[in-house]
Amino acid sequence: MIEWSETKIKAFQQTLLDWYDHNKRTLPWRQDHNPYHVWVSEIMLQQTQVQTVIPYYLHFMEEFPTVQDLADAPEDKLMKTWEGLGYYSRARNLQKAARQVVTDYHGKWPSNAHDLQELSGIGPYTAGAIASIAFNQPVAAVDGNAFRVFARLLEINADVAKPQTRKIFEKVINKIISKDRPGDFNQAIMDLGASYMTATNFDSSHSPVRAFNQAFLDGIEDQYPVKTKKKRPVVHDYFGLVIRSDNGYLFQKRPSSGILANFWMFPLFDHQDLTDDQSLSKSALIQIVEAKMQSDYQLPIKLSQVLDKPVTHTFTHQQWKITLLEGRLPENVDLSYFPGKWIQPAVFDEMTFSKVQSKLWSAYQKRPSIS
DNA sequence: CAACCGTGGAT
DNA sequence: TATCCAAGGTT
Repeated sequence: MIEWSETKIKAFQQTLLDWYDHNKRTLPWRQDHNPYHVWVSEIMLQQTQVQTVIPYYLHFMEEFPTVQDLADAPEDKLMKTWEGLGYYSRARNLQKAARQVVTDYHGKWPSNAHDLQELSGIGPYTAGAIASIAFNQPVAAVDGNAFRVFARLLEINADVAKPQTRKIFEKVINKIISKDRPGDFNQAIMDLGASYMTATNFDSSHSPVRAFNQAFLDGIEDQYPVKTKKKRPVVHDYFGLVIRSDNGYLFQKRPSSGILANFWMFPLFDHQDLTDDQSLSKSALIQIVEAKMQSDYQLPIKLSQVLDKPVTHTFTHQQWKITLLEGRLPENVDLSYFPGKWIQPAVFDEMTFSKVQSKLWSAYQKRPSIS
């Protein structure tokens, strides 16, 4: 890692902020410095691209214009507003924090990074972002952009995938950040990271800070940031049950913790949970599911495969391959042993579905007709 | 600390 | 298709 003199730091600040003043992106959450606006946008932007967030942000502000509106919101309306954005605990933490602000802080936001981190869903990055943008506090906001930009500028060799590395970057950036315009400085770094200093296809030769980019000057920019690779997602094979009656389709509520917590979905059966025997044929596996529906839930069901190929969906750490099975039950069947309910397709639009459930429904509707 | 938590876009 | 990346936080 190289170090900058006080003179060089001043020159960098000037160059960066001059560029930002003339080239900053026009974004809905940049119209003012209202902490509620800054906060909601920062939560939505966690691990999510700007162009994805924009329509969600605009809709969210129509539904919940103030922190009080968010605190008072019914959960189903909140989740419906978040539908499709992913990482759904962000939405639940958002409302938790809104209630913290309204009750614990009587509507007056904490204005420094330390206190902001006490709110649900606000970690070191988001605390720094809100403190600097909304409250003009001179603190670093170390996100993926800051890692990438400063790793290249200063040839920082620490592995950005390791949690402890954040401290190194915070220390460096807190020295370089503009004390007069910390919010603009942090946002300028992000705009830089989203334009000339992207992860791939970067264009450093035209960057406004190319003269400060040591890795570029040394021709080794592709070596930064240093980051160890992630593990591959674990594959899960499931049967997805599309069970119909005159009361609608059978849905099951997912557990209150873990992936897609509390979402309603078609019932899923993990092949691994059915048997350890890898040699069983698919028809034998289907018979096991039928037997399980009978013994565990008192539901007499005959199932048959709907599509040749499974519906696949990849999360960050899991890949699901779901083979769809369909069946029918009489409307007066006793559902009291099954942890689920009938839902009519007419109300699907009012529910919050995960992407994978939407895929299952879509694939099922496109099934070959039985003529 | 390492593992977990969604989705869409780019390559 | 597989992999990585995108304004990270929680456990």
